[in-house]
Amino acid sequence: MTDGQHNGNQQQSNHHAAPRPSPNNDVKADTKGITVKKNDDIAEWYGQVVAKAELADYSSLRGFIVLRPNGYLIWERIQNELNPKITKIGVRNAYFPLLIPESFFKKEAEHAEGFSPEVAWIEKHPDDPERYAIRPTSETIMYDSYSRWVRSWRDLPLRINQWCSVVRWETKDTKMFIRAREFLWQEGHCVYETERECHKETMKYLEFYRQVAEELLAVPVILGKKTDNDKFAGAKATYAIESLMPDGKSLQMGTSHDLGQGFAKSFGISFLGKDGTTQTPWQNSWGFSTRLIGAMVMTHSDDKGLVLPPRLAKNKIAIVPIIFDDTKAQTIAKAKEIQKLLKRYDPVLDDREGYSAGWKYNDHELHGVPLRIELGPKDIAKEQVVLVRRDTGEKKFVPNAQILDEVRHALDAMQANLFEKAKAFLQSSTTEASEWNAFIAGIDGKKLVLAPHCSGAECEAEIKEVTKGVTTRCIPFKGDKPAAGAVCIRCGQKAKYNVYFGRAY
RNA sequence: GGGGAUGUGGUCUAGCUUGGUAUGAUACACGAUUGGGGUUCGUGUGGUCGGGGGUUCGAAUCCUCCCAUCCCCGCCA
Repeated sequence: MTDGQHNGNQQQSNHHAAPRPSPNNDVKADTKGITVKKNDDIAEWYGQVVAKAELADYSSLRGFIVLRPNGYLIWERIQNELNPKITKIGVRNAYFPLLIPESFFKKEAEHAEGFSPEVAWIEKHPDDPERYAIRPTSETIMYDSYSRWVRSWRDLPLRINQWCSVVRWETKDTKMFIRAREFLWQEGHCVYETERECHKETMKYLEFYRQVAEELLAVPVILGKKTDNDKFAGAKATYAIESLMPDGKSLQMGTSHDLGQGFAKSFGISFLGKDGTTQTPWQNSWGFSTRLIGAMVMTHSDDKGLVLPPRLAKNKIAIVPIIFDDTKAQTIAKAKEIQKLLKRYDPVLDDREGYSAGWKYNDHELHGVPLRIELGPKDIAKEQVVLVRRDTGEKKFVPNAQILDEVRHALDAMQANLFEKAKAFLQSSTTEASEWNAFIAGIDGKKLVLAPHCSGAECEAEIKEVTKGVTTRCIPFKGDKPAAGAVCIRCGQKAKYNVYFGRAY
């Protein structure tokens, strides 16, 4: 922040300059509000929402972002949602080294190849035997330890998760929360005695992800399996939750990998079974990142700024007293009383001086506070407050006696409404196609298109090439079977499964 | 990696063609005013014009080298 002279201001200016339409657009260029509409320029809009809600900021370090307290708080709430779910089934949190010796990478060939373009290496110190990488993911460093920890069937299942950050250097196009060179995530890594148990839990973690996305973030997702092209480097199969952003691009929000026995073999993890024989265990790994926050912001927010699902908001209510000189003391006193009444919702009492009420409304809207309570002399006289919902803007006059009930109801309704609205969008933006023209029409209509595919990797790559970026997103769990006689939309060969296609972040 | 552009207070920006040490807005600080949807006014803080070199009496402006960043293509969860 202090050294913003060079890098900092350029990051910012470029951010604003990117979609610059004309030199003198007469928008209120640097007032605090959002100066573009979500529908007009979603990239610029998104950046402003994130920046002005003070969730995150660009740093002077290229490709790296800063999670500000407001944004980090959301991450903590996500942690608090997932941790109880996973600990309940036996996962324990731990922490492994940031650096990974080069030799570890090479142990699993596919894994090494898949990650090599984006690994950041530490310059080799003369005293060190080899170079070290900053982890892009921790399979290798963790499984090296696992190989020493797992001896007997009694040591299984081994379930460990870590909350940390990873670095992937390939990403040049930084978008706050969505893509950066370093991001916070969790990665769970489990080892099992049987393939069946391993697969079952792989799916269990994916289900946890769905719950976090839908129940906490109010972002509806599609569950599916990645195609072989797209699966995690070194995995047997990758399962994912995918959401659809308002601009029609899909976003991978979490993955759970069934690793099979590949890593176990590469890292020498084995155990003595009940029968006394040496056996190779089965593994999975699963992760989601702060990208979840980006998906949430993009899904719900509007032209006035951030919209937070109530469950995610710390301060669920902003109380704005309408102050006049002659009634000031009385109004503030009443506002404090209401603040106390609602303290379980952690309301903020906005008694800042020098700002008009309207200014404060905008400020809280920008920051995504779910509910606003306006309280002025007129309300006090009528023994009521004005309750305003952030998502709908609906104003309601609520008698004092009903405040608690109405607030509770409004918060629940808002959480549900955000999810339903997003779900309706997802459904209306999803379509099916059985042949190429319909497929292209769907894609051009910014939809997620479910279409039969041959499963060929070259064919898949060709589609990406021809359409300039349309990729397979996932094979859905429901509706993955093509109709009898269905053929691949691209090559015309017999279709193996139905797969979602779309553009992606 | 290939191509195109840009760099002026914290942020955005005028000035560059035709050289004379910088414009406006916003933000920030203080004071007043105002207060039911971004109140108004005043005062003030803040700039080695990305960096080095050159031309010139004089460079934000002209020349040159360097640096940084962004956009398009490529690559990428």
